[in-house]
Amino acid sequence: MGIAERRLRQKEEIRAIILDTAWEMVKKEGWQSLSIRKIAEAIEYSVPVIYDHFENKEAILLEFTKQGFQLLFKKLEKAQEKYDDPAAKLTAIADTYWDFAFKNKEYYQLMFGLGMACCEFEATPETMAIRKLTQDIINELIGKNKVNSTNSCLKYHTFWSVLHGLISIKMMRKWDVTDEVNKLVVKDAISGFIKNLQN
Amino acid sequence: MGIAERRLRQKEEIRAIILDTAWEMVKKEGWQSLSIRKIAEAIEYSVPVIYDHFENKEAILLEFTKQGFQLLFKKLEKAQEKYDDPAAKLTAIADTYWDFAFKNKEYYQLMFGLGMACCEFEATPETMAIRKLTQDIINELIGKNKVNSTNSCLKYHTFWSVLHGLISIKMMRKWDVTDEVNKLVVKDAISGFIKNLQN
DNA sequence: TATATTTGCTAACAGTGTTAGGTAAATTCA
DNA sequence: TGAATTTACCTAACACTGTTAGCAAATATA
Repeated sequence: MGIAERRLRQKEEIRAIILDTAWEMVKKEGWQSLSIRKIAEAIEYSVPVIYDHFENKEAILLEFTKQGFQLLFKKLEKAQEKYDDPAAKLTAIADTYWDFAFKNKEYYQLMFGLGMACCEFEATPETMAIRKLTQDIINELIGKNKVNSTNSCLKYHTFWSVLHGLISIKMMRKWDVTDEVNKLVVKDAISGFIKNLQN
Repeated sequence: MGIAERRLRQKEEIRAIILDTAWEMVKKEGWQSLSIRKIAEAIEYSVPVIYDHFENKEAILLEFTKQGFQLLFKKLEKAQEKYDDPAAKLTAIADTYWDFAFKNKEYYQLMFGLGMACCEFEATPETMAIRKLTQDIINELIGKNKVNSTNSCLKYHTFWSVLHGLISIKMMRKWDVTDEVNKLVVKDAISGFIKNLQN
């Protein structure tokens, strides 16, 4: 009997509509302002209907996280296929990853838990003090003959990003390696960075 | 007349109590569950009193952000002072930065907007697919004679962290450089990483 | 002492996620 | 077909958020 099938299909349909609608709202107004009630109103159903399809709000977000990683994987796979040389492959992956992040900010922010309440941080006296301290040291390492503002700024950003990247990934996940390995990763990354500055 | 002064002092005091109490709550239960009402209850004042000291909740968070950056700066400055060699200085800064992040998770998360709603992400099929794709390429670059699981895992994490660090810093700030410079930073960082793999 | 100011409260508004309980329609079974 | 059962859906509530208007009491000033 096709009745059960039709019901399943209809249920699937509403689920898809919920996701589509939610996604549109996120693109328009960001994750912070996505609410179950607004979704319900947009799809012209009452609130509890949404709970027939998702256990809670987090389940909806999780669905998008999964979508995000799937999309990213597809793009990375395709990008890398075009090359034979592993160095070229890796560069292509990096490029594609970067593009994905900025062309799909909504996905990326969700996937990596970016964008808490308060902080779209600006240049305050506090952050500038840290920047100056670090940048002066990096300039010394680059060497007086090769220092220029572009280069210096670039290397500072790289240094900081390596550190912050390592930390934020470590901080946001459970399934992780030991503290010793983590420390090794930093040491390795930073020593590599310093070597690269000097050549 | 000292009355006005005493009043100012008392006002300052309540402000400090609000911050202290809020900080304790955050250490116990994280940022997500910090609320104005809970603070009010804890300090045994009514809710609107808090608004006499802070414009809104975000202002409280901003205060902590500032504190965080000040503390971080102090630690970095001290750490770097112990060395003369700039390479040693920079290493000390990286080490100290790392320690700060994990000994003061609450600060760090707030300072860099980490920890949105849903994601303490785990190893899903989607993320593992990406990991395998990337790690295989990195292994090739390391060279068959030098590959081992520690090394491979380490380099994978470094690669990903560099990328994610660059992206997440770029994504969370307004006062930023042009897209071209950003792309330069990635290219530079990744080519440095690759060079480092091969030597 | 009378007036003005500050202080702190209650109570509300508007929003959030989530769920209990009831009704009416659709489907199944006798 | 008619009764029983399941399903779909909604209203209304609960327990929370941040924020603010308006009022009463304590304090300081004239």
